[in-house]
Amino acid sequence: MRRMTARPANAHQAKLLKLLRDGGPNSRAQLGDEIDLSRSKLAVEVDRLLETGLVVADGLAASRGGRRSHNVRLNPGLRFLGVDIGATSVDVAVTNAELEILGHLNQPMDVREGPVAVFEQVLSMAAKLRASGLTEGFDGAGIGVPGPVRFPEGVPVAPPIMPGWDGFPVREALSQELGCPVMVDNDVNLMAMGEQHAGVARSVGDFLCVKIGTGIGCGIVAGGDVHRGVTGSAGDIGHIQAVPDGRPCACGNRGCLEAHFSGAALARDAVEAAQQGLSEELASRLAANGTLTAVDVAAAAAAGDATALDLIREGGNHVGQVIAGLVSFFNPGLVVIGGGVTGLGHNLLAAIRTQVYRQSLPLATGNLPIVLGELGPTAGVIGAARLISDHLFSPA
Amino acid sequence: MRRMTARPANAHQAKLLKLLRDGGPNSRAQLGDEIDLSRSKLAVEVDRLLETGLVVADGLAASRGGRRSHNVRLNPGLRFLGVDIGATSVDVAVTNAELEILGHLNQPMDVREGPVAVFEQVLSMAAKLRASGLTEGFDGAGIGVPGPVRFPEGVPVAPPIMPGWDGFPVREALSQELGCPVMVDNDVNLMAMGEQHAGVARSVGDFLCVKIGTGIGCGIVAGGDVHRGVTGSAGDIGHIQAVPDGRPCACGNRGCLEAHFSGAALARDAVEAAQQGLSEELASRLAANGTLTAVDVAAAAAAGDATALDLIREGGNHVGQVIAGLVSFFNPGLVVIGGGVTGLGHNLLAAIRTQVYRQSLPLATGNLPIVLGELGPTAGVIGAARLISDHLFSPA
DNA sequence: CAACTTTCTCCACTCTCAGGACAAAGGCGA
DNA sequence: TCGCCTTTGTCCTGAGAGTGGAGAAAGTTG
Repeated sequence: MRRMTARPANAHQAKLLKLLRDGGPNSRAQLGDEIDLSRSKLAVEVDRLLETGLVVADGLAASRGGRRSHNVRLNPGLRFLGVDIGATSVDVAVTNAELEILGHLNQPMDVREGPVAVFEQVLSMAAKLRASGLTEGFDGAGIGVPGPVRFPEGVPVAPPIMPGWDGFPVREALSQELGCPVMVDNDVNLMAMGEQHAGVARSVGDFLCVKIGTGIGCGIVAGGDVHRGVTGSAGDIGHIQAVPDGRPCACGNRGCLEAHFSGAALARDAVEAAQQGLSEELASRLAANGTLTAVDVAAAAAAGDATALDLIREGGNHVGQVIAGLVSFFNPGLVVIGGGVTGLGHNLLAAIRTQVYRQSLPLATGNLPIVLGELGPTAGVIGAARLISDHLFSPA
Repeated sequence: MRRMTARPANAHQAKLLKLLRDGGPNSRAQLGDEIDLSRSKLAVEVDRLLETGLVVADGLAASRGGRRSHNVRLNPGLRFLGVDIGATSVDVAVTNAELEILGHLNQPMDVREGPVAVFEQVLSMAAKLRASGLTEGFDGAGIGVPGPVRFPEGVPVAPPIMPGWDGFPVREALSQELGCPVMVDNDVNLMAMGEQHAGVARSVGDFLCVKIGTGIGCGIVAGGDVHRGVTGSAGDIGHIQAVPDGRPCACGNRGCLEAHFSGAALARDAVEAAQQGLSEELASRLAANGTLTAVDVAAAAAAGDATALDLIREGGNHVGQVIAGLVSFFNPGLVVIGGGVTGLGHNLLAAIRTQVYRQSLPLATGNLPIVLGELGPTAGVIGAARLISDHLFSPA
């Protein structure tokens, strides 16, 4: 199939495309109810979208008491590629224009191997998805990387955990390889966009999305849009001081949040606890696997291990304290917790909630849900697809 | 003079009004250079603005090598009232449409006396300004209050330091009394808008404006717009924990930033130091006045008093640590320090800078100016005038 | 005073868009 | 099955929005 190259010609068309993408109505009549246009003008714009091929006719809608409406839908052949590069693994997924996942692959990987090696892997995963018959090509791709990005150019800048990527032209390189438009963003921002599109943050305009994995980051959505900051490093909360004169951190300071709680810190603390004989449960798991991860701690806690629970609680307190400050500052309508440690579940959530509800202003917390992300590992790739579709569904 | 009731009829007119307000060009030709319109269309819109009376002809511009252009300007009779209600004093100013201050009054006052008493004072100050011949009435008024505001309705909600104001219909009441449109906002947001309009933050789209007075607050500007949060309490950083298990705070928690550094906390610490005999300078001032304020500490520091310097430094460290976290989180392009304690000047600034530059990410601080506000006590009233003019210079 | 530049006005033309008239298509009760 | 209703889609007219060119008006410069 030849790839789509058309873009909406004006704001009306862009809005129609986004309505269709976001699961709104798909009959011409109901589209008219949601857009501020006369029926005649709407018909003209829909016809033009049909001409471009971005939208196709889709039979007749059920009657609402009179003549049946003609349905339209986004071209079912459109395919977006969503890539979520984490510190230790990579997710690649294919979606249709409604951003539904048609195929999804996950592979372990070390981002420090550098952009060339990682790109090779991403491209081979994309090729595998293509080979499975989902599509012959992509109309656009979104990609998230675990570090700050100069957004307009799609280039990582000074990323602490992926030094080899500094200045690498991710957008340009991937666009060249795939032959389609590409947008690049921080992985945390994409997770936020994913939860906003299809997860717990649907229809929330101001929220924070805290991703706790190997590191800790925070996606900031203000007024419906992602806030990236002037150098693309907004949301980098891993190195906020959580404990004065606390543990030394890789960044050179002491007491950083990330040094006290993150996937890596939790694993380290669990190993220490096991070695000190504080927990038989953890010790036996350590003996069995030679190492421990957040998953082991979660399992131990679920089995009732007090030490594991303490580790989770203590970590949750630290995260919660930092989040409490951010809540006072930003006054969000929702806080989403996601990332690798969501397996810690409600023990973690309870600790975070306790801190936030105790420390932040009542006015800011009065009606503030603090919840786990709904999409798990698919949030990133859905957010990536959303990123590129937002781009392509805007006037050129 | 009859007050203006006209509003711009469309976005073009709104943009023209804002260009004229913000000190842009005022010749028709140069307006054309800054707006995306053909000359013919521009002429039509300018003529319509002339008809409404919002804009008046203003002679001829100097030649740029050919025919001289016709100047226009905002109606010189337009008058905005800017009101900045602080915890312990109130500022009232009259501006023209370009937001230049024509008259300014400041009076001590206790906001806890409640809205009725404060309103009476504000109205009498406004009357005094009117009586001085500056204007016979107002085309609009902006008012800032030291607490969270439900912005669309212009109503304070759950304000900690002004309990009697909760739910008081500030906007409606003032509008009734003055007979003109009124907008209400948090005083810190107005300070940010003031510095954005006429101060150090000109042409900066993302910045933080930290106001340290009786309390501590932070104006957040993201993408050129003030971020107010879902309940209007965004920027309320006074109760972020700065010192674990630190001093008890009025809010019930311990170690809040405000409990460790603010105008009130600094005065309290200075009195303590004087009583403990740590500083002759402070002790003699205490003996002379019976009390101490931030001004005394600033003077003592300027005179070389080590204890006063220590107090400033320690306070600056606390504020700086919190700001460091906010900088990592928000990644602003500028941090402005303002409020009553700006008298502490560069000693305070140095402490804050040290903390921020040491603790925040290099990428976020690399090109980050941290500066004192430029407008001092006029920032609030200018911001208030800006608020109402933004409102009135938008299509109805 | 001629040649050039800049600014302003006027006009013709295109495009957007709303809203009404009307046709097409379906539901529903008698 | 036949009217009568509702809903949907199409066509047409007319009001504005907006562009761009022609040319007049007003200045500068040599």
